[in-house]
Amino acid sequence: MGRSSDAKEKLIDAIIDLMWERSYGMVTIDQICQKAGVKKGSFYYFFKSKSELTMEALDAYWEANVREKLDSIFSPSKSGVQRLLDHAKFKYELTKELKERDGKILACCLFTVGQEMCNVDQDLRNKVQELLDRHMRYFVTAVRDAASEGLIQTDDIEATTACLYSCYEGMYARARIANDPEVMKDLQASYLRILGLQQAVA
Amino acid sequence: MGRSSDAKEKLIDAIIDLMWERSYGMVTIDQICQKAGVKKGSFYYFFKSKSELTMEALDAYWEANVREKLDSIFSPSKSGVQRLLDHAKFKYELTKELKERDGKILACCLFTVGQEMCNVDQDLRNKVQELLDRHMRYFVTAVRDAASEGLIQTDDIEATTACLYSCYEGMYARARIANDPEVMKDLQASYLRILGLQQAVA
DNA sequence: ACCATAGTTGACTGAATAGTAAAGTAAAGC
DNA sequence: GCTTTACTTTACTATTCAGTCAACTATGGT
Repeated sequence: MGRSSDAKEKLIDAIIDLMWERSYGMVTIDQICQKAGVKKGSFYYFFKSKSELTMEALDAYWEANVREKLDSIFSPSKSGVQRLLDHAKFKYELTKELKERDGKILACCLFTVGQEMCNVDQDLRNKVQELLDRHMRYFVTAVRDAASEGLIQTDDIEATTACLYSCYEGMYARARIANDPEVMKDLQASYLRILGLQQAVA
Repeated sequence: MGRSSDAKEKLIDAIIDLMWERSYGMVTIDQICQKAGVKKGSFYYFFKSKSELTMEALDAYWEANVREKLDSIFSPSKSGVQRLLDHAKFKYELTKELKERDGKILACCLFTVGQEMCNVDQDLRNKVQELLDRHMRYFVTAVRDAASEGLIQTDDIEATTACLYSCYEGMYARARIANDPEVMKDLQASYLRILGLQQAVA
C-alpha cells in the first residue's frame, strides 16, 4: 500500500485558512505549502493546480463548516419563519465575533471565490454554483414551509427565496467592506420585510 | 511647463478595462502598462503603486460611467417608487447586454474591488466605501420621497434602503456567478416586495 | 538660444512565482 | 529480506513580477 500521508488534508486546511484572509488570486502555491508544512513536490503529487485543490477544499469546507450549522439553523422542527430569523441572528452574531477576534470581518471563501473566478475558471464557477444552490435550498424549504403554515403569503416561492438570499449575501459583503458588523443588524428586519411581516418577533 | 502627456488617463482607462475582466489581484502593473501603451517608468512617474492608481481610477470611473446614469435613473422628476423600478429594470437590461456581448457577465469593478481588498488595503477600502455611500444616497432619497408621497409606509427609511441595496448587490453577484442574466429578472419584484407593494406596475 | 520643467525610455535588479524531475524513503505484501 | 507502491524531498528552471535609475526628449518661458 505504500506509505500513508495527511499532506492532502493539510493542504486543504491551509488554503481554506488563507482564503479567509485574502482573496483567491492573492494566495500562492508557495504560501499554501508553507502553511501546510508540505513541500511543493508533494503539492503537485496530489493536485495539478491551485484550482483543483480549491475545488476539493470548497467541498471539504462545506462538509466541515457549513453543513452542520445550516442543518441546525434550518431544522424542520422550527417554523419556516423562525428558521430564517435564526439564520439572520446567527449571521449577525458571527459577524460581530469575527470583528472582535480579528479586528476585521473576514470573508467566507465560497461567495468571494465565486465572484472572483466565475469569469476566469469554468470548473470553479460550477463548483461554487453547486454549493450556492445547496445553500439556497435551505432557504427555499423554509419559505415553502412558512407559506404552507400560513405564516406568510406569497405567489412565488422561488422569487421570495432569491430576494432573501440576495439580501443576505449583499448585506454581508457590505458589512465586510464597511468593516462594521452593525451593517448586519438590519438583516432580521429585512427578512421580515421581504416576507411581508414587517416588525414581528425577535 | 515641460512636455504634456495623456499617459495618466491611458493608465486609468487601462486598469478599469482590466478590472472588468479579471479581479484586482490578478491585474499586474505590466499588463496595465501594456494595455495603456505606456512604459513602466512612466507608470511610476505618475503613481507609486497599483493601489494609488486604482483609487484615482475608481473616482474617474464614477464620474465617467456611474454618476450620469444614476442621475438620470434617480431623477427627482419621477416618483420614488418609479426611480427604484427603473433602476431594477436598467440593471436587468444591462446584465443581459453584458452576457450577449461577452458571453459572460463582467463585474463592475467597484463592489468587487471592495470585497477583495477591504481587509488588505485600508485606503482602497475607504475609497470604495465612499463611493458606495454615494451610490446608496440615491436609494435613500428615493425611499424617503416614496414615503413622503405616501406610496409606501415604512418606519425606518435607512433600514429599507439597506435592504434594497443589499438585495441589488447580492443579486447581481449571484447573476455573475451563475453567468445567467435571468437571475436579475426578480430584482424589480424584489424591490416591490421590500417596499411592501407586492405586484404592482411594470 | 538656452534653460528649467515635465515626461519618456530602456535596461536593469532581485524577489517571487509556477512547475518539473530525479533520487530518496517509509510501509505493506509476499 | 525483497519488491512494489505511495509518498517525500531537494534542487532546479524559466517566467513574471514590482520597483529603480540614469540618460534622453519634448515644450514653454525668458
